[in-house]
Amino acid sequence: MTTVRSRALAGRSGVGSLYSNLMHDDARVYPSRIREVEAKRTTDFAAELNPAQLRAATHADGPLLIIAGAGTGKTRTLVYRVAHLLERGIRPERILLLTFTRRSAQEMLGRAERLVGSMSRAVHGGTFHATAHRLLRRFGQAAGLPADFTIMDQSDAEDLMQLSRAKLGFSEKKKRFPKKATLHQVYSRHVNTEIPVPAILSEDYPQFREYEEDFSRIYADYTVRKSERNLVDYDDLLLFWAMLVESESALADRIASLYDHILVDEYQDTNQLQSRILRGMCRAHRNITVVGDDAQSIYSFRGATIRNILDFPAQFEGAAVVPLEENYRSTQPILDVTNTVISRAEERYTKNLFTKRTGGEKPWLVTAHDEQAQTRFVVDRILELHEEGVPLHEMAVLFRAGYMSADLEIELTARSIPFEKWGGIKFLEAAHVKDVLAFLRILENPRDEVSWYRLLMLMPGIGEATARGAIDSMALAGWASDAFGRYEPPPRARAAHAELVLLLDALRTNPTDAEGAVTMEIARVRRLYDDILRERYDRVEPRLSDLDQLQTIAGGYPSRAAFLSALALEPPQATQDFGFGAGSEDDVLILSTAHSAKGREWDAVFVIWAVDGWFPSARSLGSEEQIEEERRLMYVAMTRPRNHLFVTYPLNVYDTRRGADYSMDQLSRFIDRGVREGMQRVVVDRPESAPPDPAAGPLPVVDLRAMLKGRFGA
DNA sequence: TTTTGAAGTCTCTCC
DNA sequence: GACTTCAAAA
Repeated sequence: MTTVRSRALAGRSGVGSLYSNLMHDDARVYPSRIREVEAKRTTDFAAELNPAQLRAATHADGPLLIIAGAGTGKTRTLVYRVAHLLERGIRPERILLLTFTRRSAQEMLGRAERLVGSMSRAVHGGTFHATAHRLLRRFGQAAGLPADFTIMDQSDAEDLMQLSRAKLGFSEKKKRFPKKATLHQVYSRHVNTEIPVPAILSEDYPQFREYEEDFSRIYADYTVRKSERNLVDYDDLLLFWAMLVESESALADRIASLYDHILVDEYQDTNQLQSRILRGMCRAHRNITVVGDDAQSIYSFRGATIRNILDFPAQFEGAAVVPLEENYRSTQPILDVTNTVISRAEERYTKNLFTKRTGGEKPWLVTAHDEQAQTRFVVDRILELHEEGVPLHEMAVLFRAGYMSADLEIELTARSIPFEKWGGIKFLEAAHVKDVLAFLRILENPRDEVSWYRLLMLMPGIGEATARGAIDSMALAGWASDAFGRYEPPPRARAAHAELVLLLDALRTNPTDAEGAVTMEIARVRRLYDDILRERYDRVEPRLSDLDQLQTIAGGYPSRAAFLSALALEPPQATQDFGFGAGSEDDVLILSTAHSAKGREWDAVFVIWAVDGWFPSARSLGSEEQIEEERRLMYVAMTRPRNHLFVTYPLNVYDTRRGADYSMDQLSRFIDRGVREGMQRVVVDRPESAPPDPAAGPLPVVDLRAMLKGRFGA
């Protein structure tokens, strides 16, 4: 959900863009520069695309399915298709480009701009959720949604679910009653896949089948709570959108008629609900283009189903299907290996990826003695490649889960190699950030029970019972703005109560639309909160600097509401910047989860922790389907590099799951014999001078680890 | 009723 | 190894 211009304004944090699109929804004012664009050469599509890409890009009206293998120029084709539509005279604001992440929307619209000029800025682009948000802000009221709803992120939703769980009495001793995260997961799965809750329980949570009725009761309560408190969760965004466009109403027609062409990227990762939305949006025309690769479907955990891509021709009769099979990214040796990896999977649209990029080195399979050896190998090799002229930002280290890069991060920090981390634990999930935001949220939405609860519990002398009493009293008073002030706390909470009342009053009287108002509000909150933070945590410096950063980010938003919505939908993507290289550094190494790496490419890629139980993750080993998804994820990771691929795995892992001892680990099952045949092997041993000098070595390293934990942990 | 300490749970991927 | 939940002490 962004335009190129807003991206530039937002800077590297990647937030700040949502607002600009909210504000420039349809009445866009065209600058005079547009005319200069008209004069620009028209694009020579035939010269710049291969025949299949050309067919897809210049496809006229009607449904189109592009099956795009890894590295086959999928983005390029989509960008050219947008360009083609614009050159045909379609108005840019009548094109909707739905992408999977905010990052890919930014990239595509940026590239489209280079092709056809600034006109493409007016194309509406963004994730399903961000687009839903924009539409609901505009049309939601007509559908009975309050105008000022607050978006809950996942952990907010879980917390609210917990309130329902507690209220219905399930927090008592009942053994093995599902926890809030599980409750929410099942709920979300139900909404996104439309599979009935009992079926989900039987299939994936047989141990909780006996609680079937309790699930329903909690969900009913949760739903009521949301509407009473003006809250909307991620799933609601999609659900309401679907309901809006599926209804037989003038409003539905109006929304569906906003766009003449809809393009959807990463279609293999959409779910049933999203498919319904698309059908609704296309009720007046059938100009839908979807791009996907069934071999790269890696989001079934959030309800995605490859049925959407497989059934597309049936759902949209007469759909043209264009496969893209020429890989432009990787060298032949890399392609050989990745083709073997994916050949073990059953896929429905079989593609034969080929490349003209013959030559190049075979991918490396690196056996490291242990984690440290693996880290050292990766860092050394990165430095070598850098010496050879590969910029840092052309290299990436990929792993299954965010925490697996901890050792590497320490080493990179110690060696002053700047890096940026994608995915994994997010800034916003840190407890202290959520604490501060809770203040802003109750100002924005006084009924936000979850935030009230969080905030009250922070105060000395206020515990669960007192917090509940205060909230009940406010509910009784109809959530009037002075309800908290009139609440009479028990004696030991009086001081805290008085202080809070003072703070909230001060904040309420602040103008909320002035320049930098949100930053000011946070500063004011911190006059109270920083002391609490110092009390609660040992290491406060990294946490305080997180709050500094939050203040800075807030400066980019004109209102509290815009700030909070954007944080839910487009959280700051990278948690990095340990003091050096922050801000101005462009040439940074990328550390990323395999999921977050999808759709990207680098010159050199390291896939670390290729250990069975890590990648594939141990959690997936129970079902064949999940292992298949892990295989596709490995395929995604290994198809990212253009020229250099390293797959590394440590032999000895200090694995606490198996009883705090060193254990021998095995290479990932996906790197089987056939795959290994296409690779060259290297073994990295423990260094000769094993233990570092105790006087110089260990101390700072230990310190750094603590610092990282303080930084990322809650 | 709140706070603190200890036992217990489960490890992810993302909008 | 970190977070949640439970039980006992203040």
